Amino acid sequence: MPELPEVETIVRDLRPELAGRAIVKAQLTHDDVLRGVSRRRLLAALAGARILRLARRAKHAVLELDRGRLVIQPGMSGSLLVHGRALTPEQERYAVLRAELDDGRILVYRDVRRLGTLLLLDAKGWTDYDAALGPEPLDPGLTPEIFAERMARSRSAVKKVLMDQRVIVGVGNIYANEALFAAGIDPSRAADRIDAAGYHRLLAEVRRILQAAIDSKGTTFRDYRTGTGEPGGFQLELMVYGREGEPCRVCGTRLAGTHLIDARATVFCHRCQR
DNA sequence: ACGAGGTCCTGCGAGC
DNA sequence: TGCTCGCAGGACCTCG
Repeated sequence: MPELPEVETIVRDLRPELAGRAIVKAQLTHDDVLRGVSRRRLLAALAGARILRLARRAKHAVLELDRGRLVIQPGMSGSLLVHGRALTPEQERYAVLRAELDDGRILVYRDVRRLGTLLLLDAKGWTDYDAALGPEPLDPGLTPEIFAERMARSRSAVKKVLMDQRVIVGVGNIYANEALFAAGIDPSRAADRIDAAGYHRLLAEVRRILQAAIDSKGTTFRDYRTGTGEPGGFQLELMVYGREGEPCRVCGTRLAGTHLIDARATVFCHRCQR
């Protein structure tokens, strides 16, 4: 579910709640979310750990501890919440990781589908992990020239490349659809056949849309909730995602839909996107 | 290097 | 009403 704006929202909501706290003990209900770490090692590392800060990198929430980093990839249905009171049975059911804090509250990683993953990385592991990810779209240091150069290395459909976290991070299916519409680019166009002006527009639209989505606290279709448990609001501003068959908000043309690109739902306007 | 297709997992809405 | 089917915001893998 969560793309960059959703994870950014969660991190902003929870950062003040977690900074300086310590984890008293932790519980894990399913091992299948773990990557490269055993249940035993994860729980041992969390118990007694001090939380230095909560950060975001790409679509991941990074809990920086005094003994390494817990990287949380929420996948399609993961979310992070701090509970001040006992969990309801429904919350209990989907709480994959539970970390009891030293102020009595409980940090919960909730994941209904459990396609999300948890990694525990030391300094070297984090450096390597971070280096394999592309640049942050909202980083002012990412120029349109660098963006265009990275994108145009591939002959794949531009939408697929835009969602490739090695090329640029944070953009998933919803915001890829929206940004390509706003930039007037056909999502099936080969990435190496888009000119400098096209990539200039695309980067500008990616940034504008991600920022607007952050301002609205993310896009909620079903599972996603902010760090305070509220739905986001950006679904009200979507121009194409989820609107297949409906009229284009710009020109009125019936919006087209396909699953041919990367087997993901793609919605676009034949007239506005070339 | 690329596209196609499958995998992980559960819930929900559509359609019969 | 109750069932099956297809689909869902992500990331990773193999195969040809």
